[in-house]
Amino acid sequence: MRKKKVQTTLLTGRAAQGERTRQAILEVAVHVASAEGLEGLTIGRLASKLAMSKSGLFAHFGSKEELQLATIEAARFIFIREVVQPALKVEQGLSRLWKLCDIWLDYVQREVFQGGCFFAAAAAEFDSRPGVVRDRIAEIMREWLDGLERAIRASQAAGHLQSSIAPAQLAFEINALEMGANWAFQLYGDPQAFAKASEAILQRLRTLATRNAPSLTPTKRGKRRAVA
Amino acid sequence: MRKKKVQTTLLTGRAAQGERTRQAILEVAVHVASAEGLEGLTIGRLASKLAMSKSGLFAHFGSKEELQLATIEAARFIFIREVVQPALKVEQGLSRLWKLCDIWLDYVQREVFQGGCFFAAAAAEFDSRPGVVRDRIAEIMREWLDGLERAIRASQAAGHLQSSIAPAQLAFEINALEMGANWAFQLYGDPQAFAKASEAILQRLRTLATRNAPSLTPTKRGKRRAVA
DNA sequence: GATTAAAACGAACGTTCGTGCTATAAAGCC
DNA sequence: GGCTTTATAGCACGAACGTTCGTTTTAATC
Repeated sequence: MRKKKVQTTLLTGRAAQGERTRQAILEVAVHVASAEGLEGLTIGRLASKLAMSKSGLFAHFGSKEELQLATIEAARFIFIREVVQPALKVEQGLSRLWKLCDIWLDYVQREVFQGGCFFAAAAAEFDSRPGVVRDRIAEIMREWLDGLERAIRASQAAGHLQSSIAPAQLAFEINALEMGANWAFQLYGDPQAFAKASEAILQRLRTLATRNAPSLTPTKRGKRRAVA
Repeated sequence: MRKKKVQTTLLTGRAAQGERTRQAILEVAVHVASAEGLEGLTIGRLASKLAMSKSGLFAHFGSKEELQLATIEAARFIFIREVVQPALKVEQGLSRLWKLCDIWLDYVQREVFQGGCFFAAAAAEFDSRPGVVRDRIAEIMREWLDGLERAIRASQAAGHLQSSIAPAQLAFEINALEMGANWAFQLYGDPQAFAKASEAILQRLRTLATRNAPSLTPTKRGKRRAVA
């Protein structure tokens, strides 16, 4: 309840203590949630992991649902920083589309989140649990799919990709292959999953590419991970 | 604890009451678990849904973990009946491989389980939670992937599919596209997800097919579902 | 119909969950 | 330095969790 006021001291511009604590909480929350789920993210365990009291932590959010929503926003922020923004540095067209795919795989492999893709986990957890949390997750995943579609359309406009393929169809396929890699890596710890997804996506893009498309180069992938 | 005795009366051959109740419990459990997760499957709610006492239900399993394992086995049984066995009726080779894919999509669309593919949900939930439950889920999913690989190899042996494609690679791709359809359907209630996955898989199979491969025909898909 | 084993119940245990309420400590401002 | 706001802690709550136990009901066998 009760709206949060802006948490900065106007004169100094420094973030107030409360805001810093809040950020520290969310940084931990994001990792816990990606591994144990947004519901498994309990206030008590989160508090003890941060060496603070349940009620002290709770006061920052007012309800568990608000904590979940804040955690989702924090995860979205990280995702944009780690995946979307780097891809925007590449020139528009097929290169950028491929960069989006490649860096997404890297984002899972690098374990930006402890439990793999935060949103894949959250979507699976909440997909049959109506409410604002589910809605927000769906919205963010739609942002991502729309971004893929936009990159595909741009590639077609640039004459790199055949126009015969429907952008929504290709976006679906790319997303599915990526999530498949995430799934295989999480369940089996198989690092080859990334190579398989990479190969499949590249194969598909090359089939659809035109003569004047830029060449696409896969990243070397080799990092191991123990089967948990 | 303590091994379950065989639950049939020797003379009559009828199943004892206990076994029938157990089956009734698992039938409900399987649907609850696919929608709300194996952890969200609580003994109290399950009992009240079956109009019986917590302790009465609990006695059939001895622990929550045993209940989860039993639920997984029940789901596996249903999956085999609904997906694997029907596909085995089709002649070996590419037709059977495609049948496996097609009927899997149908299995999700028909909502054999309330929350979509039981094992996709279970894998996502337990992928970072070590233990026997996780191990069993991984085992069953490996069974499925191995089955796909076997069908692919058989298609190659029958001369329907090019040998240039690695079976594990193609199995990965098919599985990813299927799980992508499940994901999109669960999160957005989008029935087009099945058509997209179907198109993608067919496109891939046709590209890899040889001249003497049988022709593949997709199933009409149209069933609607409300966005939750 | 009596005997006996299986199955289900009801109540309670100890935990943990999310969420309040109240008091205290710290920080920011005049 | 005193005052006000903000941040955190402490404590308690009701509910739900998995689990145990002793009793009662139900059903199969003689």
